Amino acid sequence: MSETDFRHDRHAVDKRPTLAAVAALAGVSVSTASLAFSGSGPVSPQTRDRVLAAAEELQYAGPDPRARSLRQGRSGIIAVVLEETVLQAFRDPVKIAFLDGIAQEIAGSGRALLLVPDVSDELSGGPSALETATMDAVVLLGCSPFVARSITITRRRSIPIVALGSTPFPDVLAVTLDDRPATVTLARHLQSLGHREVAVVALPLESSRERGPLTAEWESRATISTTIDRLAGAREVFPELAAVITAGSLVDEGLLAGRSLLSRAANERPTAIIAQSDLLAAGVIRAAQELGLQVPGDVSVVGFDGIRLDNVISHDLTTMVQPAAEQGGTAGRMVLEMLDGGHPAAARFTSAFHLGDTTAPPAP
Amino acid sequence: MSETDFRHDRHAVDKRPTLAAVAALAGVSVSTASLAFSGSGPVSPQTRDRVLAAAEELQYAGPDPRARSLRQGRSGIIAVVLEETVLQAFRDPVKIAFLDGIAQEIAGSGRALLLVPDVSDELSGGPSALETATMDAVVLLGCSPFVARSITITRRRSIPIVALGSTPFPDVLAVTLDDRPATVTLARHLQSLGHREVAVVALPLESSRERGPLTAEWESRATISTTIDRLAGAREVFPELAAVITAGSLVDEGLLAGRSLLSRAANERPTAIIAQSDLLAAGVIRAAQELGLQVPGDVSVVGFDGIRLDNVISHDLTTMVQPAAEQGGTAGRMVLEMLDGGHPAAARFTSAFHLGDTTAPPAP
DNA sequence: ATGCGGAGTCGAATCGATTCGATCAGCGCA
DNA sequence: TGCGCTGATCGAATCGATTCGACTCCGCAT
Repeated sequence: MSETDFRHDRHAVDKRPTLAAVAALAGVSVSTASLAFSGSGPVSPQTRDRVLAAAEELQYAGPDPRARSLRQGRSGIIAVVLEETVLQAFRDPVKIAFLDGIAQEIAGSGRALLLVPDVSDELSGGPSALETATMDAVVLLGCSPFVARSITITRRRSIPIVALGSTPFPDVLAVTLDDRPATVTLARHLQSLGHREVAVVALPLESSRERGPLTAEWESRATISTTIDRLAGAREVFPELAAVITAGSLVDEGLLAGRSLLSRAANERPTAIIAQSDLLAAGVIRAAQELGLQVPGDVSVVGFDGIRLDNVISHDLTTMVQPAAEQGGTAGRMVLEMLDGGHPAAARFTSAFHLGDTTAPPAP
Repeated sequence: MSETDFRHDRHAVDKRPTLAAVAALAGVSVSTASLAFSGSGPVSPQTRDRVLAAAEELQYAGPDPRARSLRQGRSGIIAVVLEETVLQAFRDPVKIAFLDGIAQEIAGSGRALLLVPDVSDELSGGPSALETATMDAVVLLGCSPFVARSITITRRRSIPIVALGSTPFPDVLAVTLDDRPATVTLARHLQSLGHREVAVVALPLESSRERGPLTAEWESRATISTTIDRLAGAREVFPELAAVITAGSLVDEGLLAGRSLLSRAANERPTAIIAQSDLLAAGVIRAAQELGLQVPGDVSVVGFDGIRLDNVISHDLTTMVQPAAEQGGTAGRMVLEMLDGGHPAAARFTSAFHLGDTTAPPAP
């Protein structure tokens, strides 16, 4: 290919064909070509065929999404804001179920999900993707108030927001769970079995995700509503209970917390443990096994979430089952409805008590 | 708020402020206002302050990403194409690690990941999000040639593509693994222990994801390179081996396949099983336990991937460890480099043999 | 004094479509 | 014959920014 050819090609290759080029080749106006592609508006069959043939000849890839979204004012992109790294988020089966619920609901609407981390990008100084990326709506996936600034921006952009698994601000539309009453149910169950010395293995209190025994001072700084609500539910039944805060909903975190609670003399040890998630509960059960304690003989354990733990422990965990995928689906539907101009009401889901084999009366 | 106020607000709220409005209020031209926001180009401090103050007063949310991306020709969005539903994809720890690797690598570059399912949307008739969504680059996450049509379109759009964990087309830049030689290593290991009757529990052969015993006819239709390569590696050492195809890399699939292979009389049963993923291996070990067989006493099992299975089985699985997060990171880096105009070379990773406690000489 | 160059600012073109309103031909019907 | 209507097509405005080139000062070196 000669130098001249190359320069000539710059016009044909380096610059991709536009709708205008296609229209010119087909001998129609740009507007007609547009109609031929979008299907909205009357176009004669032969004209449409000519346009499509011209497009094929020029290797036209279809209307540029950027131009289309500018004109139409929407992009078909729904952002999902994660409060942590992708790896952390997707270790949590509940979050995956949430995400899957959203994905199922919006599938077929031609929309796609944009994964936006919040914390890391804010720390990096530059504007977060949440502020600069194209998006039609936002779903906050278990987000802490860390995103406050981004929320403000998003609001200004008049982008619909739905919070899932958290209530970052009172005036953000949220899909919530009956965390507190559900935990009351679990606590009552333990109480009715005769337990009096009960401890909680809790989810993180705040975005910093530090571990350690809960203190009143620390609790006053708590920001994560799920943790707070579930704690309050347990206190309704056992006002004096002790709690250990973990760094996240992970088996290993439950293991650490379980060790710290159970590696004491029998008379100083709780007879039952309320873990705020099933993964934490699995870790606690592991800790009990390590220490030679029987579950539920020596210590009863309850969890929260109702995820399938067949692969993790051999017990059938007593827990509250939350409809995670449905909550995700509801969030997805809310977003779609808001994009259609609707004003959906907040949704509150109820979890169901599941009696497994990890609870029994305390050892005499 | 009176009716009149509401109508008045329509002008202020319903139509969001634009850069032009901000510029007008600040008493500067639109171009200067743009420079004040983007920081590129010389703007006097007082002018910039005036612009930012005007923006604050109008509650301006910053430049519209749609307009910006149209003009600049890039959007900061990197698409990740999944070959299945989100739930399915994120059940596979390797895929999560891939995704996390990508996410880590692009974090801080101000870019975000767009999750695009391929199959489901193609089936739904309409154009897939892969064809219509705004994106600067595409990463195929273990995708089958199902995406052929979309790839073609993407090519026309001159969008960089990187394939991760698969080689959909010979001329697509790929991050690959030494699947075949790695499986040879595993097979040799079994051979050196004295095994002769070896079977494979394989990943899906094609997008349809059907299960069943492998037949020559079926194999001729196979499209998933990972499965094919690992199978070929096993055959190098055990040319005659039997294989069972599963519907995906899941513990339950391994369980089904394991049952079908192990629930035979001792002399018709393989003495060792090569599972093409660790999750499948875990399922096979479960099946062995169900049937009262000792691992590795009665049957040896090897896996592939090197994911942490502490929570799933109590064995230390003999397997090939692949650097999943690093592969993801490499794919991410390749994408960034291509967006910078570079032409990165394909990358091939090597997996490392890990000797666990699931292999032993066959029972005499 | 004159010319040069850079900082600061602005106007206008541009990105690539969608969409509104206008035009025009053909056709049925009074 | 003439009127209005519908279907097909087109021209031009529009979406909201970025960016190129030009223009104006002003200071400084010659």
